Amino acid sequence: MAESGYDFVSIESRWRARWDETGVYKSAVEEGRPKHYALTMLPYTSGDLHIGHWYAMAPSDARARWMRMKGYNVLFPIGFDAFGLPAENAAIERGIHPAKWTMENIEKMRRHLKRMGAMFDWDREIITCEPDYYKWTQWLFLQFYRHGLAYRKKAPVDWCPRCNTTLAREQVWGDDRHCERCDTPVVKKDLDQWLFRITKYADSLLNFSGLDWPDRVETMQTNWIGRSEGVEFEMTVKGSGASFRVFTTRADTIFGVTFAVLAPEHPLVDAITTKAQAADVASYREKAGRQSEIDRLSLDKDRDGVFTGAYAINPMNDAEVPIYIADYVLTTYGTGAIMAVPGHDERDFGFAKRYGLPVSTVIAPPDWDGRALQHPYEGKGTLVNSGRFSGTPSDPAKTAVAEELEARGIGERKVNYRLHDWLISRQRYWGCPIPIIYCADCGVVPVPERDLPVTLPEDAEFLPTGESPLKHHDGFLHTTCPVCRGTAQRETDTMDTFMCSSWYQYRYLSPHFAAGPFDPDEGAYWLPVDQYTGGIEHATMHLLYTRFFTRAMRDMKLIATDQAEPMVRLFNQGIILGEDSEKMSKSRGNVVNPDELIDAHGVDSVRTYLMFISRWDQGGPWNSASMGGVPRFLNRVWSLVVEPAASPGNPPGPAETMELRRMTHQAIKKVTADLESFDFNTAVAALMTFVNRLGKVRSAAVAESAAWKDAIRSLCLLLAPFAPHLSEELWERIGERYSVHEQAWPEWDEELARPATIQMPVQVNGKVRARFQVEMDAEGDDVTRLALEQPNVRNHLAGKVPRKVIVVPNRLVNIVA
RNA sequence: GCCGAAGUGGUGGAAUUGGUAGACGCGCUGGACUCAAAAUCCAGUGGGCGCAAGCCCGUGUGGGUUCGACUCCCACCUUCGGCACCA
Repeated sequence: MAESGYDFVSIESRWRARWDETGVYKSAVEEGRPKHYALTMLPYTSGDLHIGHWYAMAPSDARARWMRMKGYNVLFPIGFDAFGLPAENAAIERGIHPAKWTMENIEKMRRHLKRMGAMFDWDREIITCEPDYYKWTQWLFLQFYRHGLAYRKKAPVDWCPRCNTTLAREQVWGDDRHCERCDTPVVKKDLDQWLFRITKYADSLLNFSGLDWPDRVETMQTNWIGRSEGVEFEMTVKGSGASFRVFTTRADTIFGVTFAVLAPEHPLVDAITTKAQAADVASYREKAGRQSEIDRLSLDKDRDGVFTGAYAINPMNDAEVPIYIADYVLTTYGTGAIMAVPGHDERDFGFAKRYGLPVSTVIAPPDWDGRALQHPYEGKGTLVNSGRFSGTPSDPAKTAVAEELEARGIGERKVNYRLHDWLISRQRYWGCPIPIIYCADCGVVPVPERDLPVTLPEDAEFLPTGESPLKHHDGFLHTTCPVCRGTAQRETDTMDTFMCSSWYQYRYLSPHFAAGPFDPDEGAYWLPVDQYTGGIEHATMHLLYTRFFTRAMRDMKLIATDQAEPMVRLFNQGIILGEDSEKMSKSRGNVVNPDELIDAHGVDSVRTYLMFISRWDQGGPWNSASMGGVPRFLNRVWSLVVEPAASPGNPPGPAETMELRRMTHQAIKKVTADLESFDFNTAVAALMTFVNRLGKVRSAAVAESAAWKDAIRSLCLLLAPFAPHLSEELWERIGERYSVHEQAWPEWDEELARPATIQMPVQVNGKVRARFQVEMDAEGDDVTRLALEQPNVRNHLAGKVPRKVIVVPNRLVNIVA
């Protein structure tokens, strides 16, 4: 508790209660009034709301408030991402039901969030684990299924042995391929899984037009999708009818093929391996198969492989080349087989050197002397040693080779993606059940929409066995087939929680709407999201999934056809680190608790300090020691507005009045510009400057003047987005009508904001040697004359005639001697 | 290895995008108030030299372009993110 200053405890609680009573933050459709849908990523219900949540939400709230004062009808909703493994694991550890654990956490978090004094419209709150919400997640699953966007497949999947569940490719991180949530290295497993056909939208997702998103996110998504254009063609195996297809982006190097490589798991391997090589091949395959399950870190980077004994024929020159298997060729990309061109590919080169395979140069580097290359040349160039294509540059050669392969019917141009379909099955309890029934006679049967939601049974044993706990719950598992009425079983896996958060922005529009995922009338008004804010960590997960969802929903006519993108503008805030500059975590013990800070300094101080620390997108370490400046500032605001001036003073003259107006309009201008560009830190600095300047000129007489009153009025308005409670209190105390948050944002007058004079620096040869006071927009000749008159300038010129005088109006003078 | 971001006082960070480097804070020093402390207020605070006027140095390092560079170009160093046998 601060020793002096305003009583933030009572002020803050009083106004929060008043806002609640009067419903100032309820948002409703108002035809004809411009809307602004501001969205902050919904928090996961981990239980504690640490300072990182405040860091994400308080500035988002400040900006939403500002947009509202600018005249927009603002929707700023909040909810909870409530399904997921952490709830289940925590519940297992503590022996509480995940639902109970989650709802208790929500209770806590809601209380904290309300304390923040944000303008969330709590009437629109959503909780993704409530049947009222997940009914529509299931409904959307069914729509995806109907439109061929959801399908089931037995496939090797990434599996987290600790979480005992599958992971989507996006959830496997790092060199050692570890689980996004628990850091355990993942292993492969063969399972029947549900997937979403996100790859259908790969090209569409590469199109970011109409989006105002950070380049960084667009780049990350582009790389994640990993589009590459090339040619896929057939290579036949010598002496057998067999053939395999390879994909290459460098068809121009096809004459340089000296061997071919199949992935160890390639289906053709057994058929083509010769007896002599069979043992080697088998042991290599065994080793490669094991490799995905052993620690990937111990993988040596040297490429190794085994000869199959078979030869493939290069269709362009009929050359016979040996076929190897090697684990540097992946089954999961392209065709699982490659043509190897060691002269022009680093990896193939390394492999060729290791096994003494020939290397030939077929692309001439720009200054090639015709001798054998010591290193593979991966750039473009002119084809050599390439028969009828010799002399052709790379690009046309690619086309020509592709055309020839196409004409002969053994190949075609193809586009490959790094992006895989999104695996959504999870063998866990605490998730949204997949609404599918398996019938021995009818096969895969979607649950009829009228039977939704398929609810989670409350009495399941949710121990992580590696199988879905729902599989062992008879009441859930056994059902009747909706088609033939025979006995049938339910799908027992639940959905990846990213499903729930892929469409939540739509449910906010009408969280209780019963006839669909959202009320189309609300959608027509509010959509799309105008401003989204959240962390960068979701760049290739949530942010990609929700773009996919929106495209699919548009194509399924669930949202307006002109909306390909869910969120027009995105801003990624940085991460707030612990006092030790490390990521905040309970185990490190460096988590900053907002409660203590609020008790000591008040909500408004904590909010404002978070915005003042640094640029919002930069984040940075928390520093309690420097926090005091902000409460001091707010106390100064308080005394400036509320407490009587110490000195009687004189009424302001015309110059002082001008000065008051100038500082007011300069503050409005700066704060406005900074809020527009999310520069909260410099906006707060500008408010501090304003307050400091007002403090300097204040006296009892000055405080009676109209210019002063305007200044104070503007100050309250400018402060409102940052310190909503204090500004509301001050607004009332200066006799204005409730609520400050419903007022129009002040406007500035460019003329009034302009300084009358400036301190003009004079440089001699680029070094500042003098400064003089001059009126704004003074004539260049006058400025030059004054500059040359400065004593220190004369000293430095030492009688020399300036060669050149550069006058930058209202900036500086540089004299070149 | 590839892609991206960033390196500024004791410290968090500013700098109108090529025009006074260090705004605004924190801390520190001195002063006022006080019996004293806390709080508050006032003044100072990049480094060095100087009584002063002023001079020199200074935005990771080294070059360059320019009247003028934290800002642009080239090379390098460091840190942090993302991707990584993608054919």
